[in-house]
Amino acid sequence: MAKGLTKRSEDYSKWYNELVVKADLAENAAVRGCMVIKPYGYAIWEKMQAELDKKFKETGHQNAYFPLFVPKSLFEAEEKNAEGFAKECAVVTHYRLKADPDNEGKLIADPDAKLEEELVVRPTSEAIIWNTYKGWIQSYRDLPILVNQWANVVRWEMRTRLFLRTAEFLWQEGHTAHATKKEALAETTQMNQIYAEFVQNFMAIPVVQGRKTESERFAGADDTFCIEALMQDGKALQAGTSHFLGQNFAKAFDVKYTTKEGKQEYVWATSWGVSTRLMGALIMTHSDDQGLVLPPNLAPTQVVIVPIYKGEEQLAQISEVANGIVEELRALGISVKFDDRDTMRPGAKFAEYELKGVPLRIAIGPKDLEKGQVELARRDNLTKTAVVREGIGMHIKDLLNEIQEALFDKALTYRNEHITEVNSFDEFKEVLETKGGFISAHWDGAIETEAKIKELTKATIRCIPFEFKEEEGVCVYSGAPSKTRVLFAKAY
RNA sequence: CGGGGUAUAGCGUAGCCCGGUUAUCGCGCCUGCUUUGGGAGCAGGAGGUCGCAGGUUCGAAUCCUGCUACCCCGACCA
Repeated sequence: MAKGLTKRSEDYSKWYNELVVKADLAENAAVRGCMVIKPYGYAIWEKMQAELDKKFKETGHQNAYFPLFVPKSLFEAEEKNAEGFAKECAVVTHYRLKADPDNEGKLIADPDAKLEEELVVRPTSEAIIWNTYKGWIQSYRDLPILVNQWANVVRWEMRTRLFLRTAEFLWQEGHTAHATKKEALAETTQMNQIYAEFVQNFMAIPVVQGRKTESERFAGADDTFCIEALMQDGKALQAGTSHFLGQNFAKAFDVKYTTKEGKQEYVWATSWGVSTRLMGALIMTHSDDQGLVLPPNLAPTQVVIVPIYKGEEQLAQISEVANGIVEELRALGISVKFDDRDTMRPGAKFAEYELKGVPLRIAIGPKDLEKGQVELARRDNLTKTAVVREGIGMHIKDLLNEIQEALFDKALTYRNEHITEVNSFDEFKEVLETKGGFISAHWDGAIETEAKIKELTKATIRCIPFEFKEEEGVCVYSGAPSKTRVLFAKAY
């Protein structure tokens, strides 16, 4: 396991800083726990955005944008949602600053510019969006509304953790409105499925799809589906959620439509989101002691070419070969960079690209020129092989696919090895302490039992998996009868 | 908000207990030469409100008081 990646956030920041992001903390508490996403990190986020956006469009969704500020009265409307998020809301109270009469050169919020109604900085956008949807929906002909928004949100957690729980983060949130419960449920399932496919196929992170228990459910939802991933340290990470909101928001904001039969009905809703937290998952799933390991599908640069040379003449010869390869790869849709900087030695470049997780490295030196070959080094398993120059494009294309699969397989093997079935509470605690990972155990379905187990072990029910075998059993804690196993884990 | 800790150059640090030359070392940075198949070597150089404000003292990075910020653990967290 990568040292420092999964132990303490003190160590995390060292990695993150070097790799993709700097948590540029300001001198005051106001921006505590915010992060700066550096260009390299942002390039990864853009790739994720592009792929997700494509999937959303393919399934009929459109992008839109809603305000950052939510008037408090709107925020209050859906009680459970408001209650769930109330403790972590940043609130705007003034709209103007003025010079501090008691403190030269300083500013204070102008007491004469106090807002009549406070504005909540969105921790999520259901409230303001449903307030808007009210004006968009009158008839069944207006439905469904399938909208997604790429945005930032703010959640003022007492304790932040870089990438996994920053005060401000980027995400997408889909908000859909439907005529029927069945249709809304289908949408909830579909989006969870899209997340699972994206995270597995694109990010090479295996996930378990399932349903949250009542206590872990989204505030204001009737049902929450999720994808749960397992990090290299044996802790679980919620990687995405899709909520069936029932008619809760429609009722809170009085959003009704007229049916074909002329009856008034409340609208059914879903919402779903994934965030920059996925970048944390990426790092914590694949990285090793050498640094980041990026799946080829996500790598901003898939291939880097490093020349090894003495003198300008040699560099010219190598450049000719390298540029040929660059052209060949680009024609195949592979992103490639020829790094001919003369300010760094080859070894330093090797280390740098390993740190950045570039999936494939090509080294070309005088020896290679003689033999008509190049050296290929894989980031995922750090192996090096000599391959002939001729036809290298297709070879690399195949190799990138192979790396993508290898990363997923490796993570999947690890994940599967860390799902442990237990049948007693002693065993439960033992596995949790010594091995970690997911624990598959019978649960009696009671909130109290779940809370007690959390209190005693810090493990929570990550999800009730969609795929399970019918199995009679007894609850690992209470001994009450149970029909299915659920997944417990310590989580981020 | 409770418990613990930290604050010295861009980064990481020594010095603090027991006050006393020009604040230590490494990385990084700049210049020059030599180098280049796994993080180059040598030489020279730049860079500091020692977190902030007071106090004690002939003298404070060092002792005292207050403040601020950050980190860790906990509480909190779809």
